[in-house]
Amino acid sequence: MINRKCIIRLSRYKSALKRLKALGFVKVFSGNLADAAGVTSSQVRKDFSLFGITGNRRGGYNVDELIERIQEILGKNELQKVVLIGAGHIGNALLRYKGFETGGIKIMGAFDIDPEKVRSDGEVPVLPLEEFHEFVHKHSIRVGILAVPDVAAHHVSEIMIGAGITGILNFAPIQLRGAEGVIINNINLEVELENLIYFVNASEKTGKKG
Amino acid sequence: MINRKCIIRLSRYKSALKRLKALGFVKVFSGNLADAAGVTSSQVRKDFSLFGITGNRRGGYNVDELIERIQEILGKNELQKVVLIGAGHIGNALLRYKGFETGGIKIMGAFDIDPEKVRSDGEVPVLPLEEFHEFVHKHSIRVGILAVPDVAAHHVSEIMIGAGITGILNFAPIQLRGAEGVIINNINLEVELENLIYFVNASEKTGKKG
DNA sequence: GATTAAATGATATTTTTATCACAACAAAAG
DNA sequence: CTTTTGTTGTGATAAAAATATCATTTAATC
Repeated sequence: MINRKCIIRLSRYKSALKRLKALGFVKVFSGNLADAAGVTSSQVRKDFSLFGITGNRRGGYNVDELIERIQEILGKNELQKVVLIGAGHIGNALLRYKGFETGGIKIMGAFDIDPEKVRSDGEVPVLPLEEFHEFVHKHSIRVGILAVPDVAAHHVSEIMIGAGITGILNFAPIQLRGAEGVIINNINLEVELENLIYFVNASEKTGKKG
Repeated sequence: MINRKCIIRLSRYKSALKRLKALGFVKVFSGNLADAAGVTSSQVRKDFSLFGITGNRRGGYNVDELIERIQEILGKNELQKVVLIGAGHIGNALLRYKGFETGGIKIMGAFDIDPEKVRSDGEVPVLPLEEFHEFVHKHSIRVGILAVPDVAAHHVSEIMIGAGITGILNFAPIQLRGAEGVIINNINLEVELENLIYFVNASEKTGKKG
């Protein structure tokens, strides 16, 4: 019942709530959240009921409580430690991305096979790949970001899984197959752009939004 | 009937086909493609039927023809020109990302509001934001990548739409609302990681894959 | 050339996901 | 204290998506 799309909506509700809070909202109704997140109010309430989130009949939901509750569900009330393999362009961009830290996610260390990329002077150390296994165990890390070239991706994913990683966010443009008990979330930039281009071309032909 | 998920699968079939071609395959069956793309054979044939792609009964599909046909559908037989706003860390990583060019997508120019980021010595020029409108018109560009900080995202999206962009790939961590006739594809890195973390935590508790 | 085997393509079925509709309830008003 | 108003929470309903089924057709074999 609780699936990926549902959790993604939960994340969106959270963002929307933070914006509403910044605007001074103290309580919200399902309709407000629905508008802010681009769904229906029924959807919001249904999602909440799945997670046992309850509000006050006629009184809506308390913004602070709701944010707290969603963060709790998303596991964001404690710092989520992750690790990164591949300190190339995308890897480096992710290392410097500020959005993670404000969201309670901390990249503890980065790893690369290229000795030239290794450095410990930055905010996050870039270490040689040999130290990966030990590092992951020492910090009890379960989630890793994979940002290596496609040819290395499969091999590196096996290293990650071998070290005890059970969730991989994969930026390499190949579809990694999830081993038993390992969750893989593939982000394929080319596919995303291709997709967009298709619908833009399609709407140019038909003159309407696809 | 033809929706986002369907086009994404089409992209995946294309990647799979290219791999199969590299392995020497001349023809494939729906089952082969299904395995390679991680779906069922029925799904493959269903998708194909939506686009009028036909094969040979008992003979499967010719790999070259199939790739050609899919590329045609995805509009990839001609170079797809795109533009980028925001030459920060993520923007720069995208500029240097090789996967686009091999896939028939070319970032024609990048734009930034910060004069220090402007440079025309690279492979792709980074230009001041003032030149955006003219550039987009000159090159008849319809698709843009948005990689600016969240506070600027909405404003920049309006600049893009004002210049005639009808498809935006948004990396800013806010949910941009699609104006009439404008298609927006949001990639929210934090949401993706959050999602992964949720399912990893959930599977640790229950001991099974979420 | 007839027969057999195997994959397609169309249709039917199942499963999943989202929406609707309304009873239950709490706050506000009278 | 009673009535009205308006929102939640959820079971029922509808829509959409994925999967299974199977007749049809075609390549390969004999």
